[in-house]
Amino acid sequence: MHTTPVELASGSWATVLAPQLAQFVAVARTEHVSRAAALLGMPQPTLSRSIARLEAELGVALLARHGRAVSLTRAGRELLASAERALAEVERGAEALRADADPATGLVSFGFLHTLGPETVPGLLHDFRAANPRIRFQLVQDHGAAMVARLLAGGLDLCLISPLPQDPRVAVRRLDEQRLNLVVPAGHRLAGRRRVRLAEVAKDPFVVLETGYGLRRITDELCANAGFAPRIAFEGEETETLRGLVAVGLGVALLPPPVLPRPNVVELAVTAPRAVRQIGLAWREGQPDTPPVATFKRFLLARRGSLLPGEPEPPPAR
Amino acid sequence: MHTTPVELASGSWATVLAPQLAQFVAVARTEHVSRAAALLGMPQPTLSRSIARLEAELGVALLARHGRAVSLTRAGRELLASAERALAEVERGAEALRADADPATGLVSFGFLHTLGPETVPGLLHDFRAANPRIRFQLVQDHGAAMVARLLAGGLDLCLISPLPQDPRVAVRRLDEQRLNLVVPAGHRLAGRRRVRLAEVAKDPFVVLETGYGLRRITDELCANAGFAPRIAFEGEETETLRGLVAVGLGVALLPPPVLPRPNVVELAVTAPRAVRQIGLAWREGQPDTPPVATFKRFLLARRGSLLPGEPEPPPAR
DNA sequence: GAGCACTCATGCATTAATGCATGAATCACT
DNA sequence: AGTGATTCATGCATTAATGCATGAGTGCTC
Repeated sequence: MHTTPVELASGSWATVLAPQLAQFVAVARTEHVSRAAALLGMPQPTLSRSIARLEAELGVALLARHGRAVSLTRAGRELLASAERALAEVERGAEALRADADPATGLVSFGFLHTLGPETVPGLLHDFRAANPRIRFQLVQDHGAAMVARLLAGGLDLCLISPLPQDPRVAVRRLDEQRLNLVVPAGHRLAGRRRVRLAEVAKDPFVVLETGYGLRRITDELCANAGFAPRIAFEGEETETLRGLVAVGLGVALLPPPVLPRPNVVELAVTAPRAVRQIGLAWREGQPDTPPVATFKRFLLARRGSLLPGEPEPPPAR
Repeated sequence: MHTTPVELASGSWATVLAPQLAQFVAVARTEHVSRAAALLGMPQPTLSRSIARLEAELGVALLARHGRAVSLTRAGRELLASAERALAEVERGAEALRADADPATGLVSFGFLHTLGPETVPGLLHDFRAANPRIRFQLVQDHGAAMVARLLAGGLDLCLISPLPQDPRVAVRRLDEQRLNLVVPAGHRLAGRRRVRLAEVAKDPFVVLETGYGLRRITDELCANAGFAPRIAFEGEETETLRGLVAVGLGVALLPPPVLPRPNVVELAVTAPRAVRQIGLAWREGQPDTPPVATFKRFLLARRGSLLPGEPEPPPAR
């Protein structure tokens, strides 16, 4: 195994995460206390006693003193190898931290729903990068429940989610709302209309996402508001797949606007009940933001109401 | 890469070699400051502030506080992986140290000359193990100069060596002296004698070890004392090889007694000059001994004068 | 071989970290 | 909802580590 030589300059991360190790390695490498002390940017007597303390606590002599020189014991030599590897590992980890937290080039772990993937998020990122070209992103797509889990597990900094989760451990800010269309096949009896009430398809078969998806919950709730329980013909995992099912006449669906107009289906506005889903920005409550995360969060919050492309916000509700 | 879970009990080595790392890992694993403090055997407030200090010095939040609970930041989670590996490495190294320094089962790195390998050292070790059956040995055979180098480099705890090195960095105690025989072929003109003076073979060709070997230096010096410079016929690297060369009539040699009597050669005692080589125990000056090394050193020093098998010590010279 | 240069260790005043008791805040339970 | 139990953080006295000045010992040079 090859270990890269760890820099032991006084500013090094290892000196704060594992000062004893760094001190020992510095002395062991140079076999010279004063020089090691200079390298570490600390007084020689302090280092001398620090090493002596280490030896006393370990109960093993690491350095052999010969007059004004020191050399490594066999024990010290063996420990040096392990200490070098450990230090390299610490340095690697700390460097990754530092890099991820850098305001200009750091990393943002950003999650969002599949339905926001093709258009909304790319647009957002494009605009954001104009001002912050070197911030890196780790993009995660998942459904709502999994997103919340990742947020809580600590793997995700921010996410766009719908509906807004109620978990007290998750902080949410509503950013925008997205119209949901009733999607019917081209030959459907309502295909000529522009606007419909949801109750008009109470008897139609529905194609929906599987239970657990936010959109499924919203669909169920809207139908309940309209006074019926939807008859489920098919359950799927992707909205574009659902549109395909609608296109071949297998049912109707409540879906966010399509990325591109699709043949063989008609998108109808729903007048009653008000068919929208809330898009929120969520993060772990109490999670302190690294600079790049804070920057991106500010950017997103500033786009409240104009998050989604080409869909003017209705007068501020509630 | 698989890292074994590191024990973080208060007695663990990592807590003295890298306390900050151990503390962070304990908190990160449990996501619970009090429990981690209990594990580490330290008061909770101390740990709390220790972690806070770490975060302040790193400039990155590692823990997210939610009321009375804490959880890992993404940064903390990333650091944890590295810290775990580093800690495992430290623990491995420290454990090796501890094992090597254990008085009962520790390791002694012991070097000796090739010529002492077949008989002397095995006998010594046999006797030593009667009292210390579990002390482990790392045996190194080399010639004198290389032995001293290893001693100084720190890879060797003790060694039996001849002649006694003069280096001030090496401590030596004379343990015994070994008679050197003049070895001649069976048909040699002196083969019938029991004792000879070295000068009697002043004109014979010699087979000797290569320059750098202690025995070679001794041979050269003894010949010089006897008033001649040996005519070198062959140089070799092993004494038994030299005996073979003598057996086939290629010269004579000054060698320590053979392991087993060998056909076709005759071993003659040398009366003048006194043909012996000093066998000494040497170690790095100032090198502190681990318990097992100290035990073995005491054992060897106690055998001063009776180190070599079957060769009664002459009246204490010098 | 005496003096000088150099290196590691130690005495002492200062500073920072520790440990105990307690505060602040949250969660669970009645 | 009030109450009690937890849990993390903070105030304060104590202890230990730090840093400076200096001592002790060694190797090199003139």
